[in-house]
Amino acid sequence: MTVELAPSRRERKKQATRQAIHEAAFTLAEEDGLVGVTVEAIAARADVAPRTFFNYFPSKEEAILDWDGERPESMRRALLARPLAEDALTALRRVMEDEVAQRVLDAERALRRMRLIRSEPHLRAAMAACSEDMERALVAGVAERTGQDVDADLYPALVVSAVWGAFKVAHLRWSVLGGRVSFEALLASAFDTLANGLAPPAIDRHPHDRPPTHERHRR
Amino acid sequence: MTVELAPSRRERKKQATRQAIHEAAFTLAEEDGLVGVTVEAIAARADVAPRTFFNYFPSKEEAILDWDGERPESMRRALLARPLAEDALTALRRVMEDEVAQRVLDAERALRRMRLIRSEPHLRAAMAACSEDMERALVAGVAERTGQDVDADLYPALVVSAVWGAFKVAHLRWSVLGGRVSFEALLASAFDTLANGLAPPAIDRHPHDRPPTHERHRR
DNA sequence: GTGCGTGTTTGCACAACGTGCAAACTTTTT
DNA sequence: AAAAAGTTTGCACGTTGTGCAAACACGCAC
Repeated sequence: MTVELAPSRRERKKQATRQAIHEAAFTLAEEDGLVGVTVEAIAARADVAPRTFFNYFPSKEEAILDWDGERPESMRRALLARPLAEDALTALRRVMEDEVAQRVLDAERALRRMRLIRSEPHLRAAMAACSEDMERALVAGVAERTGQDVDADLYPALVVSAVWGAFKVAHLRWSVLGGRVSFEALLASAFDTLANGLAPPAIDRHPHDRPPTHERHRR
Repeated sequence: MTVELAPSRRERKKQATRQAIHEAAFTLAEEDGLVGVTVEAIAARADVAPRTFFNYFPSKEEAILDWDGERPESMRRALLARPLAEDALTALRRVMEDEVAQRVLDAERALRRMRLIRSEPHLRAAMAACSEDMERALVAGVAERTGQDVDADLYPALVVSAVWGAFKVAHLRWSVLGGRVSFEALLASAFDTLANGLAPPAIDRHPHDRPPTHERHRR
């Protein structure tokens, strides 16, 4: 639990500026697409000098995404905070469930964001890079939990890859369907399939109509 | 089986130029890093005008990676060429094994390439974007095999995410260890773990010393 | 409040990226 | 041999991203 001591006026102004630039970049990109919007236009709408833009973000893409570089680290900590009795897959599942809860809170925003990212290859690339940072941090966390070596042992990287991939798949599906399905249910279904050894689903066009089963065998 | 009819002189020259530019970009990036090398320098070494560079590649990154945009599509076809009796996981496994065989053929090159990519965030991002294209094509292939809907059903995306992720993990491990482990063995181990429902490995620092077991249960 | 140290914003200059366009050149076709 | 089609190149231009130094705003001590 970190203490939230009152930020100074300076800090508040900086955060406001950052937010203003991000907001300007995001909405302009929604309107005109990535190529249609210039740093100059973003700076103008955020009411700062063009040069100031680069004090906050190294590129348009970063400004639009506004990715928090601390997130991977805090995810790692969240993972380590789970009881050690839980195996890696379960612990990761819990952490991902919390993550889903976060995104659903501001679903409207998250959906707009995803729609924009999906439509812009450069944003997809930038996002993928962030995603990899996330994965690396989670791998470190799992390795720490299981006492394995990040480089020598395959398991931590593998389980994180599968889990984070499942999260991304569920997230994508949720956003493609415009939030009209339960993100939680999608994630649960994905995790069940993973734990199942990725056994092919029964011939059933609507697997979410029935509660997920845990008993199937693979092959 | 596509017919390989003799390429014209024009086509041969174009391929030679493309190769020269790629080679120049790659080696220069190895020597000086992504930021240290300019399009001008690449063009000079490839003995073409700077403007010509952009006739072949839209950016430095693309020139260095020289990613074949047809690959996802050919992978999809390879997947569809597998017997329909195989379930998705098995079919994907076979296709990935063929892919591994390809890379091992020119291991030296593949390892240099990966080392460079790993060391340059911008290349990682570009690579990740290519990777996503690959995934999309494979998802389409799986959906086609299982007769599912790419948007409605989670399974195709999920199994591809897990498998492609496993491939990437194995590939990364292989390259980090400088090819001193068997890529095939890494991949096999990864697939076994996936089919196993990602059960935690036994307390064993060298799981590749014994043949992979198929009988463990999860939890 | 006055003034000082520190951190932020801004303008300016500059190198590099990436693209449209048209002229020069090369290969292919007739 | 000449026309058609495709490729290379130079040029101009807008944009990105960074280093630098001056102007400016804030926080603090007195």
